Amino acid sequence: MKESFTSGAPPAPAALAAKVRTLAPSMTRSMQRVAEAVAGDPAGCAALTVTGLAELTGTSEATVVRTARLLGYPGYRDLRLALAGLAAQQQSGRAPAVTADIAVDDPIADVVAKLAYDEQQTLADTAAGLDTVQLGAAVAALATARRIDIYGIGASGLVAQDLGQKLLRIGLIAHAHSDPHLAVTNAVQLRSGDVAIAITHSGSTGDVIEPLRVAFDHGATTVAITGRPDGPVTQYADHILTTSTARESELRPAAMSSRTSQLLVVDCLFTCVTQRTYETAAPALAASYEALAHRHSPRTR
Amino acid sequence: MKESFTSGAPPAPAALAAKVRTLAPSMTRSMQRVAEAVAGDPAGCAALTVTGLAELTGTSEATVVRTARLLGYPGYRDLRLALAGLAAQQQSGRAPAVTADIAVDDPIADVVAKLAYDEQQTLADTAAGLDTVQLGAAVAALATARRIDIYGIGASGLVAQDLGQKLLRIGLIAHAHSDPHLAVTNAVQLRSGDVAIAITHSGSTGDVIEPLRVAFDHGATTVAITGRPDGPVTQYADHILTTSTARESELRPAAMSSRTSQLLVVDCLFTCVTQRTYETAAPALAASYEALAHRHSPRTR
DNA sequence: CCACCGCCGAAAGTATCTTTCAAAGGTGAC
DNA sequence: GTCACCTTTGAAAGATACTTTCGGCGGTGG
Repeated sequence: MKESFTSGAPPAPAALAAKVRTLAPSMTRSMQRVAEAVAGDPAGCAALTVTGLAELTGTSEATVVRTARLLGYPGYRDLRLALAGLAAQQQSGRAPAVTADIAVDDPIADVVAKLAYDEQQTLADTAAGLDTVQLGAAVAALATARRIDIYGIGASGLVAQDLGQKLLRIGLIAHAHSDPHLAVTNAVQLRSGDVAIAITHSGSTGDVIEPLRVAFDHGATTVAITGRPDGPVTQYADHILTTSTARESELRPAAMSSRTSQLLVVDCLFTCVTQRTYETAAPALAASYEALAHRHSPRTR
Repeated sequence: MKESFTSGAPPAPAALAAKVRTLAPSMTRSMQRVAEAVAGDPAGCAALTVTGLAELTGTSEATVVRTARLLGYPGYRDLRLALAGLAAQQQSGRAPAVTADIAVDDPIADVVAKLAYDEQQTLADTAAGLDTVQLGAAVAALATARRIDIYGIGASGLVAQDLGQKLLRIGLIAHAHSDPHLAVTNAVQLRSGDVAIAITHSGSTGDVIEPLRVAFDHGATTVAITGRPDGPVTQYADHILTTSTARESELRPAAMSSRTSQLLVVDCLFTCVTQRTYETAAPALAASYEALAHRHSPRTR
């Protein structure tokens, strides 16, 4: 049973290297050269035309085609396609290399891959660690809140702003504060039925804890979004939403991954609140979208 | 005429679906049909010849080739090769996760899972579609810039602030502007050796384009971070960094995924610049870290 | 040394891809 | 409304890449 390699068998997907080894003994010298080149550098060969591969191996087009046939493909065109697939596969298989820390001399492409990978990891961790009960409670409070205050400083301040912008768009009365004094000034206005949200990665940023404490003392419902569920900020929080903490390094400060994590939590809050208040949120969203349409140049293309 | 948005970048390997989404708005109807078919069934299309794909989509060979060109390939042949690679990848990848859209009645846990998945997808698409040549050029300009201006409005404004904060931390003179008037006022101060960065998802936000144009006219190096590499903003951009565009829906506005995408680009810029200027950046980072330590309560528990 | 056999590549032949060009379709101005 | 202009589109010509044919070359056994 040494024939029928090429008979009923469909073209090989990724078992190409193995097939080359199996069939090598039954090949002629020139064909072996071609097969060797193909098995050795699938990606490179996929970029070559028949003529190119013939020249590279010092053979002729006819030989290349014959080799492709022997390997089970209708012609070189199909071998080339399979080669491209193989190349892509072992390309993606090389992915775990990016788990290493970012080094000073990493090439740009590596930095991009590593950062993307790390942030993806952060998202997965955050989603896995998020307490849906706490989230649900916070959402319920927000959906019916008379007024919402959000406190955040530094990098977390931007996250606070983001949440504030989003909530405004669905018709809620929300305001983000980055100025500690103004934050406290506003916090004293809060009372039962209002919601205060503090965002701090460390959980111990005094300038953010203080307004939350004031809001808490005045009877508002308080929420903390923090990476330290045991930090000082949680003393004054009715509901705690935990963000994940990724390993940090010199080229990847903690602020980077904490921001990613915080934003996911914020998006969850926003989306769930939108669900809850869909009747009023949907038209509000549509209206804000409409209002911005005029700010763009007419000719988008 | 005005092709090659992606500059010297080689054809995309797996960023095809993202690229289709990014470029779809700038495509004509027939081309969209082709792009849709390609994105919808890579494996199936890889098996077709130009003529076959043209018939399948009810268009002509010429249109198919044009679409391939627009997607960044020299011709259909190469698109087909990439398609085969993509098919092989997702064959081995097997990622049929929670791809469904977010519904109004989804339970909280589902919302969290879907949001996290979508954002992860956005990150992957962005990383795959990012032109490292353009990124490198932008980084080089930033690393030696005398002064850096960043323009962004609305949701993109927060991203601009984030980048500004980061660059300040490594000792660069950077400032983010959200006020269009102030932005223009600052832009006229720029000259050769300075860098201006505009961040706009739509690529057509007049309030952001205007300061960039002014900076461009004054000889500054200009960078655009946008989801529309063919938008008006790119007229005045020396370097274009493309963010990915995810499918959007009522419960998942475009602003959400564009922000995720933009932030990844910003992180890449920051990290690469830090690498480049490590000698001065490292001590600056350490100093800013040190300065903030006092702002946290001593007892983190 | 000669005859035979199978491998090999040049060149002709064919399929596939690319370019050109003119007509159809749409858009804005008047 | 309709005219002029620009964009989009597909048919067909042209170029390229792939396949087949066929004769020569080298090895092997008599």
